[in-house]
Amino acid sequence: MKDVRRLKAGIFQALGHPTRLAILELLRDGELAVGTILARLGIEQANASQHLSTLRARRLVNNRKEGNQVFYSVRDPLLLEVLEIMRRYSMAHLQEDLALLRELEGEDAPRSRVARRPVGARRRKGRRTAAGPHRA
Amino acid sequence: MKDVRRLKAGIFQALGHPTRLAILELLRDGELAVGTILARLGIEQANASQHLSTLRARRLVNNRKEGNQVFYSVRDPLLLEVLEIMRRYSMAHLQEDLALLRELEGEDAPRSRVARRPVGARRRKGRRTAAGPHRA
DNA sequence: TGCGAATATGCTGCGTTTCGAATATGGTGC
DNA sequence: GCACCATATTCGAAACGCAGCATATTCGCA
Repeated sequence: MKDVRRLKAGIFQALGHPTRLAILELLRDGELAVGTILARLGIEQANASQHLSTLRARRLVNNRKEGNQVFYSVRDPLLLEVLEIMRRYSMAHLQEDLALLRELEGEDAPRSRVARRPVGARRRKGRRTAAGPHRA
Repeated sequence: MKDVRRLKAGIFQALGHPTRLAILELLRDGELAVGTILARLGIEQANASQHLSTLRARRLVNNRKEGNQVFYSVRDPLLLEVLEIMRRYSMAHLQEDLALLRELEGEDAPRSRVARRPVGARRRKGRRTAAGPHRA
């Protein structure tokens, strides 16, 4: 019961990265060699390999080795269906949700994954200075 | 284009936690007050509130305040459909995937989230001290 | 056998997630 | 106003995720 939920969570988590979604979208129409994926996404080789590894670990994709290269493919079309529903979902909410993106990320920060706050400057709200604990 | 993918990834990420999945499953049949969710899941109040906050941030749920309490509900039935397909997916692969769970988690790691390394002992950084031995 | 191409893996440095505990906030009833 | 529920937010520490870099491994080929 609980394990099943963890399983699903693991799958969703694997789907929870733009690059991995991009990879799966590429694979929607059939298998592709890693090299092709690299070229189409324009990302670092090691990086892609790592994401592929994640997808493999959750068994979302199959991989077949042919000579020098490795071909990946989506393991179960049901997964594509999940993506399809999600596509519809995000379509339905595009407007508000794009605004949401800015809100979540642009709040006060740049878009990349760099420091969105002065690094080291935690925003302390100096409380607990004198008041005693009242719940213990 | 790219942003849309990040949006979807964000949603999937929000779905990528057992507790949050459990919450959404509870909400499948209608809205519930936080207190009810707490009781049914048997988790810490703060913890639940945090997860609810995540779901709210991604706009996966609606919340309505009534007097003292707050009622949450799933925002779009399409999301439930996603969950439904995923349920079918995991059903289809239950056997192998449960084995996978052990493989991923039981590998060598403790299940709890307590110190798996001596606290303070950062993984050594002096890399390749001498003649990096190759994996053997 | 040695070389180069295609992929995978290990490591490190961030930033982020998660949890429990403490605390804050809003609403109700007295 | 004050005590008191129900819920949210903040903090601190451990674990995790991700990117880039360096290195391994495997295969094909001269």
